[in-house]
Amino acid sequence: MTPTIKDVAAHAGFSIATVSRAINAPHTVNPVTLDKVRQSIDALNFRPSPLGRQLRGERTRLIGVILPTLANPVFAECLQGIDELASAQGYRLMLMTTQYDADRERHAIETLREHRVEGLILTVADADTHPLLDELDRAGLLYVLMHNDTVRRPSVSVDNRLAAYDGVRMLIAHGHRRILMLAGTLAASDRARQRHLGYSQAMQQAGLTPAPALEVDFNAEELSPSVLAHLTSGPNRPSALFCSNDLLAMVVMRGLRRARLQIPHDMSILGFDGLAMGELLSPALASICAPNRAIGCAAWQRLLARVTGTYEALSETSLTLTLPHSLRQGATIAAISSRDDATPTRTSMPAERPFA
Amino acid sequence: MTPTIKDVAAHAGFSIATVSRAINAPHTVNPVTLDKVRQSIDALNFRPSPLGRQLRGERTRLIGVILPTLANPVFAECLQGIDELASAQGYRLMLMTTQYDADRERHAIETLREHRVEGLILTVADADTHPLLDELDRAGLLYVLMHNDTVRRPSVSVDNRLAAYDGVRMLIAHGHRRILMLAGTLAASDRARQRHLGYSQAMQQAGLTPAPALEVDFNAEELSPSVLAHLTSGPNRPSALFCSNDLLAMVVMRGLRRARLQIPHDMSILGFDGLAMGELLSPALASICAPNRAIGCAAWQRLLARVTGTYEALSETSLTLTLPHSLRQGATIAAISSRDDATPTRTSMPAERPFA
DNA sequence: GTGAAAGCGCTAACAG
DNA sequence: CTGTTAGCGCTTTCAC
Repeated sequence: MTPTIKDVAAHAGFSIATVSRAINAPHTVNPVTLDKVRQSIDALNFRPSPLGRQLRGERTRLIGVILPTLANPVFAECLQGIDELASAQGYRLMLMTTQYDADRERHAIETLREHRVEGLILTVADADTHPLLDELDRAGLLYVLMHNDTVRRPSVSVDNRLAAYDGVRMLIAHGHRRILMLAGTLAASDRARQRHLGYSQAMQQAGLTPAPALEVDFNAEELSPSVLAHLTSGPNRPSALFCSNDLLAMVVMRGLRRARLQIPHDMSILGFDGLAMGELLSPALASICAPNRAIGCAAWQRLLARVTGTYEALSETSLTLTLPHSLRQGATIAAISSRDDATPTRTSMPAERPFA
Repeated sequence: MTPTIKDVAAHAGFSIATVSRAINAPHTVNPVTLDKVRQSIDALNFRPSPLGRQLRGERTRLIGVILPTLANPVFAECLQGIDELASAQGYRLMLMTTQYDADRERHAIETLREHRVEGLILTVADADTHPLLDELDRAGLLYVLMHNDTVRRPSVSVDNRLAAYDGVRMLIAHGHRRILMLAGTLAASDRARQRHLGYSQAMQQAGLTPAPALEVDFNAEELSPSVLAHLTSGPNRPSALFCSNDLLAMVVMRGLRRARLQIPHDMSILGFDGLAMGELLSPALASICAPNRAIGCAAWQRLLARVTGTYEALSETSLTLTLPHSLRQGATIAAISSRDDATPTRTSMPAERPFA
């Protein structure tokens, strides 16, 4: 069906070796021959199969990418970054998603190893304690983590602790004192922990008492009554929420709105991720931004450096690369009056805050 | 480095043939031998390389996926659908994105063919006139299109014309008469054409005059002054916008808001795609929903049927599969008073419409 | 029940 | 400059 190098050789009247050379080292073959071979290649529409090459022990130029999900644009954005560089540099990506499921993670890694990927770019729930990563280390398969917050393994991410710290300090600067952190049900991730740590530090430094992260079911249509109660009732109800990611923030915003709370008047919201989408919301979502695409790009570059051995040049740099985060202002955060006892109201709409 | 079948054979004290059989046809080998071989496999952590298998003319179990971009969740959702089924059925995906660029499309197809993918799932700008697809037909490489609206080629999509028709009729039923369709700058896609056709038909049927689609630059930070003028000034300014996709709708909403228009009071908005994200907006985006994940799943199933030859059983069914669309109500659409000359106002905020 | 050997598409010595 | 040949990891006859 698909023509092989043999077909080309026959068609051109030369040996397969000459055809191979014509492809891989054109300067070593007689121009006339070269021309004939090329014509045959065109005529048959021949494309050398990477299989043969790979089998010869050549590099597969295949990189595996393992992501929790594509439903969260954070990962889609990373993937875009990777894909951009990879395809420009002649590598192919093999993609698998895991939904944070350990079995699927294992399966993905095995599958990709079978395919002899030269390296792996991945995001896992918890990098420090992940047994599969130890296995990779043992097996000598190169990998770079994205977003995982660990110093023990090669990774690219923002400083989650510091980023959360900065964000929560900003909330405090806006006069908020009762600030609660919300996390998804998969709160056990390394970055969620770091974010909570940053939150706690910012609170403590301001003389405030941090609370444990409140877990919220991401996928539920509505906020659960118990969560809603936490957020809306009692004298200690929070005036601001720090959500461990933007998708969560959006779900929470919807829930609060359905409960007739107004944002930011009744509740300020700060997200984490900096999804482009958030800017399109109304009010626009304030968020701690990670440069997702850049994280993908950087992960790619680091992996490639290691794969091609250029890594030595980098080897003095640390295992982990920390990219700068930024705070995105947004109308979901309001300054709070010093009079701290304001209760939820729905009598008047706040003026919509214009964009800076 | 990675152990081969030879290593296993040596370790187990049998020939590679026996090892191969132990893996692929366990019942044909002596139980005792089988056991030894398996122990060696475990000991060496051997995984058969798909390369060897593929080279032997076996199926590669590799499917290529070509998508315009992952920045639009529509495609990420499709990909999720594909990935789900594919990985469950032991296939791998090789992903390439094109940004709708013809060169990149060509490159992607070539690359994937080189890798001997068994089939292709893809979305292109315009399927009817796409020369590369003709090439695929000639080459006998199986493929299924997603979202492309054509009867000439294997595809899975909604009925874009009918969907747009339904949506615009809904706007008309809400009392709108000056309805404009907005399209991205890549308006030349087959589905954009079908959507405009549906829009036109709905308009005409109601005795209204359809206008050409207004092109809007998706990526610009702000709506261009000329576009804004179209939307906001003059006695014939539209009261409702039908946006050819949700992302565009969101960008337009932001632009209108910055121009101090209130949605839906000053302008109703209807999107297309049914992005989950849209429901989290405020007001929630009304949209014509395509079952993106299901489209991905269906495309996978059709491709697999063709690849495995099961296709014959399906061959009586048509080339194209049309999945049902649905209308998602949302607060971005307001009923319009019969008094049709209302001008934009910013004196009072509309009461926020509660969720249904 | 097991082994020897051929061959898949290709590259890389090594000859000529 | 070109051809011959071996071998990459594996499956699959065909003998034994």
